[in-house]
Order: sequence, then structure tokens, then C-alpha cells
Amino acid sequence: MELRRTHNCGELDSQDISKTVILSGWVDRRRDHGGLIFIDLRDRWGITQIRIEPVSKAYKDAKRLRSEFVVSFKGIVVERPEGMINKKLKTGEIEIVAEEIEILNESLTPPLHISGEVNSSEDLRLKYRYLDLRRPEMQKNFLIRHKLCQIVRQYFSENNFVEVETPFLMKSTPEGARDFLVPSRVWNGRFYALPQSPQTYKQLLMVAGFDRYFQIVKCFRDEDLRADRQPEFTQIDVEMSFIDVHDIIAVVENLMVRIFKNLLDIEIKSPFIKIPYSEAMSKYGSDKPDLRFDLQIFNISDLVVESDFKVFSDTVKSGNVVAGICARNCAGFSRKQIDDLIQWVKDRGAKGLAAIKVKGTDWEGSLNKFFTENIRKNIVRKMDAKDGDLLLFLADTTELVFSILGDLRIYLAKNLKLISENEYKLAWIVDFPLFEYNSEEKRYVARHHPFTSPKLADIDKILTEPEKVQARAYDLVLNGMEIAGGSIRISNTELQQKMFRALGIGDEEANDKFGFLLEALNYGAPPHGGIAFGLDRLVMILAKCISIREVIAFPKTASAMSLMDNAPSVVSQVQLDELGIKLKK
RNA sequence: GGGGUCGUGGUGCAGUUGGUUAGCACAUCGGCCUGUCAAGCCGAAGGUCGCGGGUUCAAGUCCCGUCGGCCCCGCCA
Repeated sequence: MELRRTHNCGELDSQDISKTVILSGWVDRRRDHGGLIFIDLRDRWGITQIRIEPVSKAYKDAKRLRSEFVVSFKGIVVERPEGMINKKLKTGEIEIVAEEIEILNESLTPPLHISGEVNSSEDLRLKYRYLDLRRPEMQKNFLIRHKLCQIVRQYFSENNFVEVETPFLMKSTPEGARDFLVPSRVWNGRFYALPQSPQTYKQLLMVAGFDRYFQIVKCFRDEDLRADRQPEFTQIDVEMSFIDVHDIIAVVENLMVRIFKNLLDIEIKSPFIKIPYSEAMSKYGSDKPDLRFDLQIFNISDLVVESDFKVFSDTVKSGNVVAGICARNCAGFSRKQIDDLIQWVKDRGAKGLAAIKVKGTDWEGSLNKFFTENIRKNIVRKMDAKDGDLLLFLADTTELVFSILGDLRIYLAKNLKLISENEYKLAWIVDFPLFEYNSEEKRYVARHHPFTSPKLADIDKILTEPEKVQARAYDLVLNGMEIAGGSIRISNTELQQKMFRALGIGDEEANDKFGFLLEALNYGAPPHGGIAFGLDRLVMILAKCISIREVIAFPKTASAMSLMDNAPSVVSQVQLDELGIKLKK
């Protein structure tokens, strides 16, 4: 390399005119006029136009340049002639008149377009990830990610948190997601597990007296993937001692305020609203409601129990519910639009959907006659329906009605374009149930995790009425996505043992799997609690991406493959023998 | 595990009720061209229509299977 760069491709402007500079980068585009050649040279910082004239020493080599060749130019910064300024480029007022060129490397014709918009299928982007990551759009995402990490580290350090690394090779534990297992060579037949989260370690760090811990850390869960889920992902993990719920909330809210200010220049208001879990479910049909639009769910069971519409009255009498949402100004929906909605809810398991167009005090359509004026009035009043609105009702089990209406709310909001791009609605979801019943395993499982403390008033009900016990847990929801979740932990051995018993984990098993934690709690564990953020999801929202893969450098496909290096792959017999593993045929 | 959707030159797409030699744009190669910035003009090369099987006189198109991408359900303390 003979030409050492003096500037990057995004920094020169009219201030630098007549300077001799050296730029290095990739050929973004070439415009060869036969005589004059223009090269758009690209690096991480931007694009600068290079002009190569036929008289230039660089001309002969410049003629060979193609897309993505790596090249350095030495030349003079000149003002562009009148009318030739490119306002789309930060460096568009100037160009470099090339004097010398050094081609550092050539490139095959790239299999995907680097300049301009995404124009390639995702499997190709993943196979040639190093080229995909060369795209400015992708680099922008990773700059946001980097800045977020910087803000997080600075924030927690300022607030006396200590970043401590915890092991990736740990003990496999029951409960929660499926573990990724790592076979042990030294101990044939035994396995490490990759952490689903550093949960137990951070609690032990509290017992150790670190008081305030955080870590930006990889976590691993061997479950099926989604647009917002990868088998390995990054958490911002936090734990604090001698605190209560409101302390964690305050620490997190201040962090969020700083993140939005520094990254998006948006002032968000703290404190964030708190919504009890039960209210979130009944109003929004979700424990992570998107609050950027209204479309609330209303339970009208009590209003229709005596109506002549059998579908509704019978549903309520049999202990199920009738509930609906009011779609503003949608009475104009066509027969087809309504049929599509009906099909949409049926696909999700509903028996049907009652759609009613509000016309003054009357309802358009055949359902009108089943309801007295009084019932209609009450429903309209409860749902705050206006002339021209469309009411959509579901009658079924509580669980089905609210979950489908919750999905329908989002579906309608998207179709009706009720969601504005630059709005950010944060909310805490609180008062979660501690347990939920798992019908497959026929036992109660921890909704959050088995170390979550119950509300003190509910401790007596743990073994007798587990479904009524509330947790000292909290989720942070941003625009309909869970971005953080945490709890106050159990710091007392007896309570922890009681918790395991409630989960159907026998004393022996509890000791075998979590004995180290139970033992630690006996040696002066301080009251403690914490929270963990999904860093990838947060970056995804901040970068306005639809998929988590856009903010992970080398992600897996939906079937958990890495298309670039073809992982997972078969391994040699020697490797298997060392690990004492025999593959099933 | 289940459902939906997609797979056609290097890339992105079109291809009708099955019917001549599978078409377009970009990229590539060659020619012309000194102010372009998605440069332009002329020309050329480039295809096992994901893979396997079937129906048919005839399959990119219909059927079955399979592989892969994406989305969703289950799953994700």
C-alpha cells in the first residue's frame, strides 16, 4: 500500500478546496464517458466523487475499475463547476481530480447490489453477509447499536454499576426455554448448557455484595425463530441490591430518557404509565399492548346477556364473554372487507364476527332487530361509538375473545394506518400473575422465572391458590414490543423452596438443580432484583427495522442455519469419539 | 410439529386457459462518447425455470414428493 489515506470519503467540503488528499475505499459507481471518468468512492463515512481526466497518470488504471474494487486516489480537492453540485451527497460541493491511483484489490461482480436500495433476496444477503454489511443502510444500524452500547455502559458506570462477565458454559437447568447443550470432553456423558440468561449468576453477585451489576451479554435459547427472535441474542442485564420495584423502574426510565435523547433526539416523558396485567389483557388483549393507537376492547357481556340475539346471550349465560372494538369511521367498509375480517378471525379460531355499522341510534343490518333501543344505547355509550363507526364483536371463551381482539386491534391499526412512524409509547406492565397453568405438563409454571418474588401479601396463597398470587414483576413495553422484563427476586431460602414446591419441583430435584443458589441464599443474601433488556429488539425499534436480523451482524435463518458458513455442520468421528458421543441412525 | 407464501440468466422481476426459439431491466463483455452523479447510445454473451417423480402429443405453467428463503401458530421461565 503506497498511498496512505489522509481523509475519509464523507468529510471533505468546500473548506478543503485545493488541498492534496488521499482517499481509499470501494468503487460505488463508475461513470465512464470515454474521455472523462467519474468514480463514486465509498467508505464507512460516505461517498466522494473522483474525476479522472484522460491526461491523468491515473487514467489507464482507472479505466479498469469496476464495482467494489478497492482503490486509493491521490488528488486535489476542487470546487464543482456551476450547476454540477450534487445536493444528495454530503461531499457534493467538491470532487477530487485524480493524480495518482493505486488499485489495492479487485472484486468479482458482486452477487448483490451494494449501492442504492436493498434489491436482493434475503438468502443471498445472508450468504454474502460481508457484502450486505457493506451497504450504508446496514452500517447505519450497527452504528446505532454501537452508540446504544456506549450509552448503556456510560449510564450504568455513572450510577455505580459494575460490569461483570458471567460464564457461557454453565449448568443445564429445568424450567424455561430449551437449553443449547455443550458436551464435555473431560467428563464424557456430561453437558454444559449455554445460558438462557445469566439469571442465577447475577443473583449470586448480589449475594457477593457487588450491590449493582450490569452486563451486555449474549443469551442462548434453543427455540423456534421469529422475525424478532434469534437463538442467540443480546441482553442488557441489570441487578441491584437493597431496592424495591420503584428503584428499578427509576433507573430504567432514566436510561430510556437518555437513550431516546442521545440517539433520536426525542424527549420522552418519565414516569411512564403503569398498566396492571389484567387491565392490559382486558383493554388490549395483550400483555404488551401497542399504545400508539386506541381501538380499545370493551366487554359488553353484561349488556347483551338479556338480548334476543341468542349467539350473544347464550355465550354469556354459559360463562363466556362477548366483547368488541369500535373501528372509527369504518361503517363504509364493503361487504368484501367485512367478509375478509370474518375470515381473518375464523383463521384464528373464532366462530364468527358480528359487524355492526352505527347509523345514529340505529344499527345498519339484520342484527338491529335483536337488540332493544336501550341495549343499543348502552353499548354505544360504553364503547363511545359515533355515527359512521363500525362495531366488531366476538363471542367465545374469555381467552379466545381477548387474544383475537388483541390481534385484530393491531391488524386494523395497520390497515387503517393509525400508527405513526415517529411515535414511541412506553409503558410498564405490572401486577403479573406469578404462575400460569401449563395444561401439557399439568402443573403450574413460573410466568417470569422461578426466582421471582411473590407479592408479600400473597405468600400464603402460593401452595393453596397459586392462580391468585401476583408477582413483584414488571415488563417494559415499547410500541407493542416487550423490550425489558424483570422482578424482585426471592432472597430467602424457605420461600425459594416453597416456590419450587409450588412448581412441582421436589426438594431433591431443587437441590440437585439449584442447590448452589438455595445454599447461597442462606449466607446473607440481600434483598435484590433486576431487569433485562432485549438489546437487539431495542436497536431494531430505534433503527426502524422490521426484522431483528437487520441489527445482528451474522444472524441465523428461520430454520436456525447460518447460510454464510453453513453452521450447524457435521463433525468428524474423531471429535465425536473424544466427546463420547454416538449418533443415532 | 402445523399453516401460509415464494423459488425463472450474475441480480431483481414478467411469463395468460399447458402450445413456436422462455421475455424485460440492471449488472457483465465489446464499440462510440470530456460534466456525469441510477450517465447515455449501439451491439454481444449469458437459462438443467430449486431438486426428484408423475399426468400429457406437449409442463416454467397441472399433480405428488422433497429442499431452501420469508411470515405466522405451537414453542420462547
